[in-house]
Amino acid sequence: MAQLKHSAAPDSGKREAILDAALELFAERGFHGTAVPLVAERAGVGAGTLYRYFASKEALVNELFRHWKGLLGRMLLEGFPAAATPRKQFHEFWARMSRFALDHPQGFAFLELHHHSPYLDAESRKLEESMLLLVKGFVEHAQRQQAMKPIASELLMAVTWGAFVGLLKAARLGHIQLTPEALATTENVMWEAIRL
Amino acid sequence: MAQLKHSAAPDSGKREAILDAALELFAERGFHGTAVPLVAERAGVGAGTLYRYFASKEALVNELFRHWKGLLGRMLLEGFPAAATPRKQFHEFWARMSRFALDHPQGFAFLELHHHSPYLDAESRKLEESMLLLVKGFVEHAQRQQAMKPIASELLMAVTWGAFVGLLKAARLGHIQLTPEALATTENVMWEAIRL
DNA sequence: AGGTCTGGAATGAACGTTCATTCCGATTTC
DNA sequence: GAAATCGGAATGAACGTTCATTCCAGACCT
Repeated sequence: MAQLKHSAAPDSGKREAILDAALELFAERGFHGTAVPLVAERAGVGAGTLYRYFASKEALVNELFRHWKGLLGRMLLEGFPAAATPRKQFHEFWARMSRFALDHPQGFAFLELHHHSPYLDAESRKLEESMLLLVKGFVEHAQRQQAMKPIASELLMAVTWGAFVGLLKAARLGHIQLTPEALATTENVMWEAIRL
Repeated sequence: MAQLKHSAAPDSGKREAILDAALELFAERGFHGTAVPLVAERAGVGAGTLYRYFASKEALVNELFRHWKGLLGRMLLEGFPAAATPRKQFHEFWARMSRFALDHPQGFAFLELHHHSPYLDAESRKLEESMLLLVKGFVEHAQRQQAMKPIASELLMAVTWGAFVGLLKAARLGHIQLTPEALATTENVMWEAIRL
């Protein structure tokens, strides 16, 4: 045992509750559109308590960003079939993105909304940069195998990522339904776009 | 001359200056992130003057939205070759979007950022809806001519629009340069995606 | 064991600041 | 000179943040 800490009741899920509440509100109303006391209220804690866990509103949004960007990164890269054909890799990429967006719609919306915001700090930006570089590696590998169009990889990535985001946005607005068929169809559509 | 309005000191471009300043700031920092007195200062007018031209901050953002959405709509539709082949129509669409985005980068960023925001009023939303319906008409026309993939038109529109937005975002972040070649290349890429 | 003490965790009222908006004397226009 | 506009100080509400206080789970007594 030897537990000699004489603390009253550390945490008990409050930190998580604050992060959850902040995710919902930031994703819905944006950073500046969300008042800190509202986050605290939705998390079921006092306004002051929030500042026991996060140094500032900015620190909160950065921690949230890193949490979700990290999860997305791990979901994309963990066990990614590095040796598969480019077509199979693209399928895997699209499927994993879809899984993330379906499982965590607010996480996805939050990441998209806060992408490159001025209040993100250097570490948050570095995370983003490193993920982009990894994807770029796969794209250029596919190009060397003559499986993807030999145009600037940044162009292919921008168009593909944009298409996926557009899909999710349309779903959020109710213009389409995010069925497995819709996701499979658009996967094929975008493969046709970038394949050689 | 012949100005017969019975006002003592008419405008002199202040209204325009306010709209220009608001466009810059809203596009860069968002609605909630932009303070009204800052808009006034950048416009070179007093804070009170702004309220002589716009009833509120919300009224200002809505007017701005309608102004730019309207211009985009006119640029897309005026003299659009309704009888041309779908491929030619797609080229025209992509070219006109590009022209708008290159000529008015802040207008484009503003529209994208404030797309379906809670502070947009019913009239602003109706403008958006009506433009979507028009594009939908062209897509379904192309599908009936067996020139585009026979999948839900909303899916094709979401993916195409998303790709274009992704392109512009990548350019804004410095990942790519928006050269005529890049725009032509991506036009072809996205046509491959949606063509039958 | 039961009672008391203790110290970090939690709180929400209160603070200084910043916001959107208003007001009014100065200025401009005809 | 009358009328209307203009600008920026003034205003009250709302913001992010702090802090004096309360709370309570264990430590320490007896």
